Amino acid sequence: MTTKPYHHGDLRQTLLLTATDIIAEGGIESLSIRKLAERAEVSRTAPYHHFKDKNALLCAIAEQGFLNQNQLVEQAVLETQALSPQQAFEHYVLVYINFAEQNQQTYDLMYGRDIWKTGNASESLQKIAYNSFQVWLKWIEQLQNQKLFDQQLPTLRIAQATWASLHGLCRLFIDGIYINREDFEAIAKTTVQLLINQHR
Amino acid sequence: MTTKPYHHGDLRQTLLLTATDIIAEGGIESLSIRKLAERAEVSRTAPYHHFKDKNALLCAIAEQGFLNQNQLVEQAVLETQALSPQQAFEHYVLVYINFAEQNQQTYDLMYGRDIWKTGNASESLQKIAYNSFQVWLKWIEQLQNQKLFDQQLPTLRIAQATWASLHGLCRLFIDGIYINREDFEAIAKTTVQLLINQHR
DNA sequence: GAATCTATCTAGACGCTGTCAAGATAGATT
DNA sequence: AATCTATCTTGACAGCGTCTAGATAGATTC
Repeated sequence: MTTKPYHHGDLRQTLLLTATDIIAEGGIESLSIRKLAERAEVSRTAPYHHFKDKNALLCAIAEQGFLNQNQLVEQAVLETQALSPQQAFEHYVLVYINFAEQNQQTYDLMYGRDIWKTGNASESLQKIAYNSFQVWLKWIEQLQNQKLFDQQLPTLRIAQATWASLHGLCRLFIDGIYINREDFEAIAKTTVQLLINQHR
Repeated sequence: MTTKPYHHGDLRQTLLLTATDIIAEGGIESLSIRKLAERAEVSRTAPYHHFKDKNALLCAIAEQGFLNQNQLVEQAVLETQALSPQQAFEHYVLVYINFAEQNQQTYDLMYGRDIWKTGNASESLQKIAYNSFQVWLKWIEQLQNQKLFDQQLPTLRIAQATWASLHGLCRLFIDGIYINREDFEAIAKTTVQLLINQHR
């Protein structure tokens, strides 16, 4: 009796969620508009009424990824209130790499060539990514003031360099170059040890 | 009078060189077997007599990339003979990021998801990549012995962590997240400063 | 020198992809 | 009741990787 209505009702959201599922299952490569439409039980071209093209869809997924990551990371900062700068930094790093590990494909999309290389990032995605880095920058500034990093070095450079290190580690794991989860964490801890100005 | 002969003569090499050109021009995404064949003036399926599939072609290109990089890097080590450990390390890093910048698309291929993620790397490529890391490991060991890195930390972990940092920086540049060449170098130098055990 | 073998190349076809154009549907607005 | 507009569908096109079957010609064998 309840036949499928002509208008889906909330196709945009359905597409976003389904696409995220597909990506989580088989990586970005495995996401095609046609498969996505099929899973959502609409025609091949229906998604184009909600996203300009495939790139716009990818940007929307990445955007949601940034929202999720920001939320996690902000909570991580709160948790470090009682910790020493060293411990706080390490905690943050571990939360970060944990997000990357749990959301490998989304992370790949968020910080990957597909979106950023050829200026494909949507305006809103650019904004949200910029904001995320600003949060990181503030956090590094705070740690620098607590003498965790050399006071002489420009805060911006420290923020860029430390994030690049962190990101590189995540990439090696996600891209399948470092594959062991335990090593991943051990290397992260070593990276922290090397980066912070800790004289033992 | 000189019509094109049925047998090309050295198609494999031609394909490798042409493919490298295409990639350098428009990135990995822009390389298709069909376009490659067209440029080499052979039929669509001719490349399949020299490479099992597209993946095998990509591996062969990456392999050549490793050979080129190894050569550059080995020379860089020789150049550091007279330098202090700090200067030597920085020099090495600058040579490394310079290679990444000059060969962005090849670097992307060499260390990217396309090849490594799903176990696509050919056996010979795996071997050559492994050897490259071993060279890096030896070099780090040497620097650690010269007190550039904490003696307490395992050499392997230091090598992994420092390389991850270096790689992360290159990735951010190649993927289009950091785009300014001067910043790239400045961040690299900051990374070096942070990583080495330098008490000023 | 003739016959055979084998590496190399081509043409055709299949199923996949992103997306454009034209038309159908139905809820919302006038 | 008539019109507008957002949403959805079918058909089509060019491009992709690669499988199959067949053509070519240089090398090897007798």
